[in-house]
Amino acid sequence: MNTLAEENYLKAIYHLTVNDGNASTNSIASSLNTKASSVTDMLKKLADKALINYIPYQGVSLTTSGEKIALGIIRRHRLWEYFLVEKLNFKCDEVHDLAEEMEHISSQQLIDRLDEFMGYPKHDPHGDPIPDCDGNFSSDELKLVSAALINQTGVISGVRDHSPSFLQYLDKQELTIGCRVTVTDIIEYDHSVTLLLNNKKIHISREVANNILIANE
Amino acid sequence: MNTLAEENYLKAIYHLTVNDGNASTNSIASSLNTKASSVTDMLKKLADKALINYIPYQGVSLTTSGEKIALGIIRRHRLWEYFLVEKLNFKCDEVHDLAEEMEHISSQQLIDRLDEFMGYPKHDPHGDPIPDCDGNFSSDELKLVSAALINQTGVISGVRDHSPSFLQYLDKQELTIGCRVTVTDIIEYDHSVTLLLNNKKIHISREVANNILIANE
DNA sequence: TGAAATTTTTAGATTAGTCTAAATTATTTA
DNA sequence: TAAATAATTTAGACTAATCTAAAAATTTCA
Repeated sequence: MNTLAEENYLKAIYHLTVNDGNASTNSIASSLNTKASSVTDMLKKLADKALINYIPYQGVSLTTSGEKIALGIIRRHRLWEYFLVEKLNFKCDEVHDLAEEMEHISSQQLIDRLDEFMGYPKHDPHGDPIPDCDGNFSSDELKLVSAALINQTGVISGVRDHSPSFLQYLDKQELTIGCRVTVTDIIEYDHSVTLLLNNKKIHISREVANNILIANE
Repeated sequence: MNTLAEENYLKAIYHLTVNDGNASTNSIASSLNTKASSVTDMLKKLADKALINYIPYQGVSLTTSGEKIALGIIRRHRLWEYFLVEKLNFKCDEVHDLAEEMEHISSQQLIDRLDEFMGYPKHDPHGDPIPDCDGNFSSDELKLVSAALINQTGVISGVRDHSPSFLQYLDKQELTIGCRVTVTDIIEYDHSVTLLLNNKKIHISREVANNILIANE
């Protein structure tokens, strides 16, 4: 097994590579709030374990096995986020740090059962995709409600605005993660949207529609 | 906050004190699979933090604040065990090591919400009591089904036998944790017991009745 | 293209937690 | 009650992960 520090480095390298196209010593240091010299030390260790490709002064990339581990950590992080929001009623802007701790519990069986318990969600509450146990992402992208057409149906899967006021509003409207909604009308004048939710009609503004992510069923 | 190692020492000291009446350097070492000299080092550190009362060569006891921390860890451990068995369908003999990892996630909010999510269980799947958020144990003791009288009702709260064969048997009979059962008959000849469970009658042997723990409602 | 600026690595130190081996204190028992 | 035995502590060393300061490599661009 890998230490907590090693896991955090692998995850940071993964995210930097995906988001910025490459991971440098300095960028890793700043994303982990540490010093470049510490990063160099750790890179050597990860290279020794064949988890990264590392040539001094030339930057790093994950090997296949390093990426596999990173995807496992991301899977755990996002499943716990989903659990915290969906089952324990946390707001989605409250769960990141907690999931950061929980992601390091490494039992495969635990994670697979948690996944099953929650019905195999495909996206975390922020709308980010949850890799399956082989590290593959679902191919279905999330879509903003504001981009849906009339009569389209989807499952609320995430939000783009994580402000307390927005989340409280959604709560009050019972627009919670996992709900199935159908777009019944789009008002041309102000681009506001009417939704069918549990056989009730709900009217939301363009701004709200622009911050709710839905998945195709 | 305390480190993982510190938490494990506090928990070990708590258990040794409760079970054996006192915690010695050697007993702590053997319960944590470490060496006596390591224990001495840690005892000094815990004493500096005022978590234990420690006089060299004289043994240790927890201070009030040390005990509070230990009870918090035990609360987390037992709540996670309950979660794993009750929600994720683990067998109760599979959950100890996993809970040992999970107990170190220290968010108070997480634990309180988990407690609420599960309906404030009073005992873990082994029948051990779960301290509340102030560190107090419920006063109601668990009782063996074999010790119940006719017409008594209780909630299945734990088992004494953790063998796979026993747990599989219980599963098949749908005698799972959280179920409400009523003793409808006790056969004098072989001390076997008839239970009412979800409006169905179930007949179990004396041996089985002697390994199921129930709580008064 | 070559000096200046930036990035990265090395050297050497620190802390937490652990270890072995030796020394010290407590306990047992002859 | 004084060895002998057992328990505990100290001394000194190791590893993982980090740090600061200095050195080396790479990039930038005048």
